Amino acid sequence: MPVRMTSQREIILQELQKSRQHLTADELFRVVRKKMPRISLATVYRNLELLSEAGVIAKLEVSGRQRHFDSEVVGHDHVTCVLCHRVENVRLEGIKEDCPSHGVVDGYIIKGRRLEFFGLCPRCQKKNRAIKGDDTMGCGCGCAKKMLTDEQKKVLQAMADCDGPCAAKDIAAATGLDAKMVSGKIADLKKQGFVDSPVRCKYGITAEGRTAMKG
Amino acid sequence: MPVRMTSQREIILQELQKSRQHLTADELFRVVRKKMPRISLATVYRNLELLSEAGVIAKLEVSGRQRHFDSEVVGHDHVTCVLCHRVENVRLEGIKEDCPSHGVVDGYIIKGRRLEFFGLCPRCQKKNRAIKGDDTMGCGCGCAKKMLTDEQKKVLQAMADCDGPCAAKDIAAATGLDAKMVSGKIADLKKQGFVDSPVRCKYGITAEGRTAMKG
DNA sequence: CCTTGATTTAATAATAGTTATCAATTAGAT
DNA sequence: ATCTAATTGATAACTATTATTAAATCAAGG
Repeated sequence: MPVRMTSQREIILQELQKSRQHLTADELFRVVRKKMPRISLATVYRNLELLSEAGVIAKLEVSGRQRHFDSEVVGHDHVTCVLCHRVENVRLEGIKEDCPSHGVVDGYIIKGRRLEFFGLCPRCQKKNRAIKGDDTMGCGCGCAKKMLTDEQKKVLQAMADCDGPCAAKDIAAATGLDAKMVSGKIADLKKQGFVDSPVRCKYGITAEGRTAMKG
Repeated sequence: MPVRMTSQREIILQELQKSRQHLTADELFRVVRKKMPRISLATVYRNLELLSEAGVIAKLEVSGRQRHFDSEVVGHDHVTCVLCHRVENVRLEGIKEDCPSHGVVDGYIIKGRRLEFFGLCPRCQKKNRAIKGDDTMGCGCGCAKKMLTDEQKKVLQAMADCDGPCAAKDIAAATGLDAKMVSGKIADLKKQGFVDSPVRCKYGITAEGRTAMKG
């Protein structure tokens, strides 16, 4: 049962190695499709599975819905961006020695350990300075929702209540908040995708905004 | 929009708290159904989501296909059994201080960190002394497949080749292995679920055995 | 060069886990 | 007790992944 090096397999491996990120099957599919438009998603999955079983690439077991793959096989830890879910390697000298990766813990025979960091990647730091609250570990993970302030919630609520796009001053009147502050909040909310502006100077709540409001 | 305390919600929370484990929605569903047979799986999912958003319970983002929930909300690390996938808390004094949970790493602003251990739980240690190899971290995770020895593979192959249940001596003849050794291997494989015995003293390969053989 | 037999592929169906939908029910305020 | 929005059970839909299958591709012999 020889393993053939098909052009599909080659491109998949190539693109994964080229990308310094830890792509999901779907992300890789989109990249590969540019060079080979007729390739099937199933082929990407199949080959990622095959390559990881062969030890050529690593199937990461990081948290989250989708599986990520890594062209670097040797064990290392990861940092995940809580906003964009990008996964990257992290190499912390000193940590490895401090954190035991073998031995017995609570009756378990430890075969290995993995250290996952959660934070904001440089790109998201720039994009989103508005993030408030640091309960990001509240649920035992780093993927807490973007918290809305009470004012932001009020603004969104007012938008949800009035049907159709409404002006900032209407919101100010409805919420009883200062008009200038409302404008600022709207700008922030727009940046986060919770508010859009279908008409110039008129604003409305987005579907994303509605779901954010529930939390 | 008040939150009501329904009997379903109460039982779900109660059972999760009662169990010292980190149950999946499905596991919890099975437990709860004993007390409330008409409850829907969707209700369990809905309430786990709601309770975790309210911060009453924690939605664990440990690796794997299914999501686990924890009645203990404060951040802590976990150990996962590589065989039965049981997830338990782990409290290692000293570790927390050694592993930074805030600060800046590789440009990321770290909001939190989680340490995942992989190993064998006490129960699986007893059940499965036959585990060979310690490449459990080979794929960057701890969930490597149970490795089969060459002899075990031969036995499985022979079973796969002959249709219908076959006796140990047939396997011995087909593989050229010692009959006594074959009996031992079959017992091991049966314990691992790769072989079953539809008829007394006759054995066959299971679906699980077939997939294990491919690896 | 052409057949043979195996691997691999694209397309698609199937599956597992989870989430959304919706009519009927129910908790909790009035 | 009445009313109303929250919640439920049942089930459809959805997402990520895996399995199936007929056709395409390849390696090696004749």
